[in-house]
Amino acid sequence: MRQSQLFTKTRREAPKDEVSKNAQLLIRAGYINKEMAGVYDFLPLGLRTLEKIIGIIREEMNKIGGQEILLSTLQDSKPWEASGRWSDENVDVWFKTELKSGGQLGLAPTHEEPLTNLMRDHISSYRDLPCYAYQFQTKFRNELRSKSGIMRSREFIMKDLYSFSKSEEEFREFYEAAAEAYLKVFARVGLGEVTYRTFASGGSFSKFSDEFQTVSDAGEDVIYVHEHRRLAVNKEVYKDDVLADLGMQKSDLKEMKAIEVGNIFPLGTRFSDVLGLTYKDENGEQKPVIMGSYGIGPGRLMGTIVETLADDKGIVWPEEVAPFRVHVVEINNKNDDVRKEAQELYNELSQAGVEVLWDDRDARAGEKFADSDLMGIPLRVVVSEKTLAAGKFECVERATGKTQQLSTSELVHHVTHV
RNA sequence: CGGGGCGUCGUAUAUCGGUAGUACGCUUGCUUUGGGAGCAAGAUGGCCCAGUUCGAUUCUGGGCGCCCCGACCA
Repeated sequence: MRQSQLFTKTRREAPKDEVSKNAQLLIRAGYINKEMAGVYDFLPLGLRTLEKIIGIIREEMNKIGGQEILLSTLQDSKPWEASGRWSDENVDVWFKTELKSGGQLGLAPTHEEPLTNLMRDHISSYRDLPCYAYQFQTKFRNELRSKSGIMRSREFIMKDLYSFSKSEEEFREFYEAAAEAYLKVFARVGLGEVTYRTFASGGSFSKFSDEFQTVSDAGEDVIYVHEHRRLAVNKEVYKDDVLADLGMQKSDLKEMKAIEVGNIFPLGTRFSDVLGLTYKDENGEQKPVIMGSYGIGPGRLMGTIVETLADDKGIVWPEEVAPFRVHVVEINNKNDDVRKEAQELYNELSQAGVEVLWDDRDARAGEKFADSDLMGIPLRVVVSEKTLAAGKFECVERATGKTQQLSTSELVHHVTHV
């Protein structure tokens, strides 16, 4: 698309009320808008990136048998009362409201209860299992203190998957498949090198769970990394007996700050028991369904990518999550030849299926380059009097600064065959 | 929830108990065109409510909002 049509503008300075790198850069580059504390809007560039991240997660969830659904945000209190999670003493992040006709409602902070409840209508036999359902859905959590930009907000999109299995073995098999899928997601969004499957507490659900932690100074968690095994242990379970169980020595572990980008939990029969989700096995015996839950916050993941990969000039997107693949930057567009050449290049790339942002604004080179660096599109292609004279475009990789002179056909080949 | 800080054009900042300035952005014109240009002319601001005062953006109280540290984080 033409950058002159993009309604967002870049800013030279970050708003003073944002301290976190992710929010500062995403706001400056026009990806997000802050609505209020802990509540952010996604603007055209930000939505494109968010959708890319969601697309990657969706592909990986589908590969392991996930079926996509969309549950409601508004929640009836009953299933939550059954699980004991309606009361504010047990769950302190509820946003609650009421119907005009009377009766309390809640804005869902998670979806174990409604989905377990719903599954009672669909699961009754061993033939109905296993079953895996997931969604990308907006959660509301009334955090006492939201912080760190889009990393911990009060309204956010979460991918939550729930597994329903016949037995502990069947559950474990899927649990491991989900863990593998998670690692693929983090690798695809460019965080593979710095993200570790991390042994952690299970909170109120179970004894243990697995987190996926991305090493970053902006992180809220402290983990102990076993680099050789590509595993880590959360500080909350960093104890002698746990380490012995995992076969780890303290001397092999390195303490690091990290961002929790995903978390998977064995739920056992915690919810199926209280909500009565059972099935009949081959012998006609009634048994509770074994469950698990699996979460990733695409917005938090987006923030983590910015925190982890940005440099002093701005955002650096990995190809799979960038809002556009190529940033065509024309310089001195009062020159008709430059304008024409840029238009032709834009058409060629677009026809080849390449997503292009074309900076067709009447602005000077310095401003355009600075904006381009800030926005972080992977490949910048400069069109100017210089490149016209040379007969080739100047192509600069955002991440590395590597520069190549390419003709139109070489460029099309370069971005469509990598 | 405990503690600390802050609220001035769109953004970032300065000043002051006596008509609020600068930079960037914006509007108009001319020049300029490979790393956030120059000249000229313009528009735009004191979070809200009270109190003190001849006079409050400034002082006091309350409200609302925002940030940071801690606690919490299914």
